[in-house]
Amino acid sequence: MGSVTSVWSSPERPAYPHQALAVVLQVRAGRLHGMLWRRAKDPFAGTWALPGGPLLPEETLGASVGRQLASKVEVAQLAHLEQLETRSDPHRDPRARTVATAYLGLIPGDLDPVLPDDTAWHPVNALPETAFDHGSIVASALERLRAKLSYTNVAFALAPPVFSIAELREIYVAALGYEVTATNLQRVLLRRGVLEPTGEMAAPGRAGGRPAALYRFVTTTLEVTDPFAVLKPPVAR
Amino acid sequence: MGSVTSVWSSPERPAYPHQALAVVLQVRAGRLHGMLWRRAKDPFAGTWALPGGPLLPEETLGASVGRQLASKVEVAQLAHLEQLETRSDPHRDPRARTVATAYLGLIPGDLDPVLPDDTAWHPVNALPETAFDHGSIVASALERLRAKLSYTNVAFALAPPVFSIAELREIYVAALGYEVTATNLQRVLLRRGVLEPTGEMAAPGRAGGRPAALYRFVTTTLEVTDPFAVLKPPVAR
DNA sequence: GAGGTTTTCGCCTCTCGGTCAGAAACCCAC
DNA sequence: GTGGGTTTCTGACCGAGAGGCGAAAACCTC
Repeated sequence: MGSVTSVWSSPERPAYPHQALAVVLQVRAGRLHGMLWRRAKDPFAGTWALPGGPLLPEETLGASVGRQLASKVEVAQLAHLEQLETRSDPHRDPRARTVATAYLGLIPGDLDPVLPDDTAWHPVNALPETAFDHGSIVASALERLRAKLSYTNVAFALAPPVFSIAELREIYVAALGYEVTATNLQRVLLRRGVLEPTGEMAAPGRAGGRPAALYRFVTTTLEVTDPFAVLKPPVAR
Repeated sequence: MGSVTSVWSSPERPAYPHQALAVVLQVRAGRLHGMLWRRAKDPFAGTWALPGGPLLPEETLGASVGRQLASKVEVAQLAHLEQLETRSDPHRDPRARTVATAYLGLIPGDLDPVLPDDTAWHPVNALPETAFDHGSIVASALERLRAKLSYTNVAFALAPPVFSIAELREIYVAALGYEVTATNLQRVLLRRGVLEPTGEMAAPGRAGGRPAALYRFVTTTLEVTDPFAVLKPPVAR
């Protein structure tokens, strides 16, 4: 077993088709949805799969995901894209071995991309039957998103450019799956410097009520906002 | 660009050699070290590279890493192994395209695996010249380790089975790269239920001093101990 | 037994998230 | 325009938890 490496000298090294998959998430009508397309052919005909496809010879995985998604959504609508994990079970595709690298993509709530006929949004807490290992990949994506909502500013990729605290709260609740109070959300995100007031006000709803102040995210690129609760580096004073 | 998928029907789908790499870390003499081997041949002859090798046809990536490492360390010494990320730059290897999936492996500080002649430990803050993109992969590994030290019990994989708080503090300091007080470390890890006293005492050093109480990690599998600082789910009371 | 060393323990402070109640600002109906 | 309903905003209080410090405990050597 020691020098197994030398058995496979460069020319005859085994190779595998590699695909890039994307878990694209969006908050729609107060619920977190994932984008899936319905497989017409076997295997798994009739079940729902993640968008994705083969890695091309001159492409990085990141570029590949972008290209795959181009047929589903306008790529510019993806406010955030990050690599999740790589699945390598030799039998994850019953036809032949493939290796798949999954990405997490987020779309702001104010957009509504036109999807192809076979593609649709599904609430993540009520997914239809999924193909291959795609169900567990979605689960990984959710875990990642939920964790990052707490210690980064990822929410910028789910929120419209400008919003009230109440609207932002809805997004957090939908994505996290549990209640969050507007008071806390506002204070925490403001103190961390994640949010800033635009100075403008939203028009009050038809039922009245005090008009909400509008906010925006200070940055629209991923930033870690809390260097992890415990065992922080000593604060210089 | 829309149906590019169909261009590559199953048989002629492009394929790439895939390799599994490992960033193996250990605290040695109060400093965090990474395991590297010195390349004898071009490209990058004379520079240092991460252990790794080709993914075989019937193997998962996780199994592959284990197999590659078998020639370096005894696999059972790896107390923790997790997937990091997948690198896909078409030109990361100047000879031919390869895709590489990196893993993070941790070895407890009380072990001293016998390494092959071309392989050695290097302090992570003073790495020699590295091959390919391996330098930046090590950087990713460090980032991941440091983050997880704060909100999980990963330290079990760097610590000996039994240790005093002072010893554990050394490990944290080495891995994190900044000072941590023993008082805090003890209190935090005890409250979180990560550590438990063994009831035994360490023999005092040659200079005397109060004998230290010995502790162990409650579990030796990865567990998240702090469900992220902010925006926690409401605590049921 | 005195002095030096190392660990442990208790106390204090400060920050921060969670909660709540009341004030503010708006609508609509009468 | 006045009152009731609705929504948002603000401030105050509370408790948990982390950081820091100093004293006490337990051991050594001389």
